Amino acid sequence: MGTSPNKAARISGAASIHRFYSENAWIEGKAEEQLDAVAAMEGIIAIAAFPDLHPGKYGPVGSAILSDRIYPQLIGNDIGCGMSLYALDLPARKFRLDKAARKLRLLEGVWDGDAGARLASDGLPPDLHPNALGTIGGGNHFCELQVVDTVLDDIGLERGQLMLLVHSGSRSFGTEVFSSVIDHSGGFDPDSETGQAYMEAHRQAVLWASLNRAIIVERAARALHCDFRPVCNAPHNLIEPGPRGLLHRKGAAKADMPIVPLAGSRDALSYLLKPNRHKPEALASLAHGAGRKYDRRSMTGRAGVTRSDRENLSRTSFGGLVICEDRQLLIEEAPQAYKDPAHVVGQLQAARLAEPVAALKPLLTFKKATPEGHQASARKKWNSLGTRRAER
DNA sequence: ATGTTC
Repeated sequence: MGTSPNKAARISGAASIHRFYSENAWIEGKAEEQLDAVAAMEGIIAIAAFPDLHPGKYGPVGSAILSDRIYPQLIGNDIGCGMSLYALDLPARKFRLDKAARKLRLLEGVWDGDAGARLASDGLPPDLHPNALGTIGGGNHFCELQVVDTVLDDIGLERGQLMLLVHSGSRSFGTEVFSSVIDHSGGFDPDSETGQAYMEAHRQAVLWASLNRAIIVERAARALHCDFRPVCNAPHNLIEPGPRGLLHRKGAAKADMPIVPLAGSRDALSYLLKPNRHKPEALASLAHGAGRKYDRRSMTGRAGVTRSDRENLSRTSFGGLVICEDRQLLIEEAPQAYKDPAHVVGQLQAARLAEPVAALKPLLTFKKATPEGHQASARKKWNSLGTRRAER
């Protein structure tokens, strides 16, 4: 790994923090405190903070942290989590929202493919959490059907093109890796046995998470009877060893690629960004989404209080649908819990970090399905059939 | 975040 080129900053106490947001950004004081706390940790060289910044369990989400020590807690359990975007070979006029919603429900179950073979072909042990492979998970994870709404630059996409954005990670495997590191509070020397063991498990988790997203799109495309092509794959929760040190991205998208997705909330546009490569202080990273405005707990009472509120959370102002048949999750992930992604993009533009090249409108967000939900939708369908019969 | 949590 070598020593840091900025040892003076390290010895003098706190690493430099570059904030890529203005006073107009919604940034909680607790997130700022977490930035300062991380800057004071041993071996931290530099920090970049993005406008989707919000407090996390161990550190600020929405930041890139360059360090000469390994800090597993800055990454947490979902090692390798990220966003993969695909263009679907599905004509928009052939697309039926209600039918697609029914078909995508199969993502809830386990994948029936040959997990062992796919793991092996990616150089991973075939018995590495095979049953979790190809599943979305919970929390802020989702699989969203989108339509290209605006094109600002030629990136091979046209208005009306259907897309699939997959946000998922390393599921139970990443959790196992993180929970197996004991006493990580002081970080690890990259040359130590513990540090090297963690980095090897971490490397596998990053590959696992990327494969997981690839299998999720395969499952979705098969259900929708269409082909697909990858547009970008941007992890935002990982450590990347490099010439300047160990770059920890905690909810900051890897941005040294042509196009980086910035996810909106269920009821807001997502954006495709073209990163500005001439900003080394951004640590080759960008905001990864809108960023939370309110934490999960405080969403109770703030959204989905009445039954009709909750029903409204399953529909979007764009005429889209949200499949989230877990009441608590529906409330925690309500659009109101998130900042405005357009504002986050505006902050990145103002900081000259990136330019938007396309905006994507959500059509169908799949998060969680239950057998009860299936019965409910079947009942609804039956009822509507009855209504139609009655009308005749 | 997590086949969680009794």
